[in-house]
Amino acid sequence: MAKAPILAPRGDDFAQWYQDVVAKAELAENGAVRGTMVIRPYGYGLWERMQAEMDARIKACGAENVYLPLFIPESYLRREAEHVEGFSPELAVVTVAGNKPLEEPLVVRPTSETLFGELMAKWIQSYRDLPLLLNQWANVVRWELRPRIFLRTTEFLWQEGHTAHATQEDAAAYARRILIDAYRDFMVNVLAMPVLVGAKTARERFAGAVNTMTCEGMMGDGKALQMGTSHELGQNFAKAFGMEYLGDTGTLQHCWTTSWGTSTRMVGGLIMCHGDDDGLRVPPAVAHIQAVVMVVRDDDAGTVAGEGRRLVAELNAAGVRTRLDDQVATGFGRRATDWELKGVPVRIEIGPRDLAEGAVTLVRRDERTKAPAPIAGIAETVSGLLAEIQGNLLAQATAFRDSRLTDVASIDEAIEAGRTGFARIPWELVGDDGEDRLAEHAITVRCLQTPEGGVPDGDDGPLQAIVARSY
RNA sequence: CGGGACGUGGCGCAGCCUGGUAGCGCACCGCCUUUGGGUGGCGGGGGUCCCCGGUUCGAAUCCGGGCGUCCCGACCA
Repeated sequence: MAKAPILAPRGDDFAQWYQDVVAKAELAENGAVRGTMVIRPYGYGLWERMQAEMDARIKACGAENVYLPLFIPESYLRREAEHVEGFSPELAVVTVAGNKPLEEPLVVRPTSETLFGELMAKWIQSYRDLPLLLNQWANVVRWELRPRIFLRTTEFLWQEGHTAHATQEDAAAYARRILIDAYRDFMVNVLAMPVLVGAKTARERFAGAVNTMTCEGMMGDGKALQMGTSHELGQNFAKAFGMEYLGDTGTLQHCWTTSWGTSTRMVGGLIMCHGDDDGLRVPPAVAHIQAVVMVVRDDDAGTVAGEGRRLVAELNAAGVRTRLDDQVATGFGRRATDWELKGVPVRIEIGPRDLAEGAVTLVRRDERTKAPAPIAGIAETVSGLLAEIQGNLLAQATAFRDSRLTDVASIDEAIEAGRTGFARIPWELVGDDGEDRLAEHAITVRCLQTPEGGVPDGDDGPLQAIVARSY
């Protein structure tokens, strides 16, 4: 009965467990080049669902999609001093092409602020062209010293938004809107991850930004994962790239810009937030397979498999993303285990016994509970169950986060609390020196919040720092 | 880029110390059996032992140098 565990126990070796899940759930594997990854169909399906949900929210915020080139002239990067300084250690640069040395090296984009800057400067003439709200889905390359699949890879997939505005206020409001209405809404309601939002400290800021805001998730080992960032870039890039517009008073002014991104890192976050000893647990809203109809055993007439196919069709027609598993040649236990590893939210088991009762057996992945349900009205039953699972995963993740979020009143206490989770400490007790002390224990300030847990906007009075170890 | 561990069929490992031409489990293929929680049996296919060089009659094994993976730090979505 007690088989050897398929995965390293999550509590014993979280890092090994994570890698086991990625491999056994067939999400991804390493590419031939260090730091690159091959995303397999099941993993890519998760990303596609994330893309669809994020894209809809980005568009709801008014941005349109574009595609810009992979290669950036090296000289573009150099135009913004902090930006080039921040990114130069991570750049991959093409110096030879067509068998000849290039006159000007080409940078493989690590992010596209500079290209957007150059183009927006060309496209913007007057205040009537503003705001200019753009987004692109692309791959980027940052030469990583310590790759971790999904979490930190040399090449990754992401969306990067870039906007230009007439005023500082407008830019600030938009960067905040993306963070809250697109990112946080997506992470909480789709990924079922109760992320904390806030502003980065000066040392954690994006290279070239005047303000970086972030969504921070808590992983199953209590460490933080930065899930998405939104930056106010002030006029830094506008000045570097000559992004100017003629105002309604006839005077030429520099634009105010923002940029914001989320990446395939979120797939890693999903695994580490919801996974358990049996594998992944995918929230129904991101699951590209929400339910699997599993034929336990067929009869000679093929009645059970036939009913299984009918159920799949009925569920798909009702909007439940459903797949059939009629591989009865493979043992029941094996197939059940595999679907659990992949984290499919609901398993609908059907065998001769069920069929005789006019019922199926519903198994919830989140709670591992089984219950019979009548075949009549199955789509409605499953839809309701999916909604319940979605809510339960968020509730569990929230309860876990709260249990590991400790209010403290000193750096020493913060260091102690940071061993197992997040610490919340008044920012005036930390400061730049405090950040140094925390760093000695591999703890960083993940974000600064208002006392109510909101994103600071400049005059909120005393702030709280959320500090933790992080990925 | 520093410190540590490890590279042997697809995956997980043994063999290495004490050189003699590669083995186990899982997976895969065939047949039978089984099917409500990783079925069981019989038969079968598959390996440049990470790479390069050295020592030797002979290297998975000993020596040197690379490369890669994982863990811990510094840097980052």
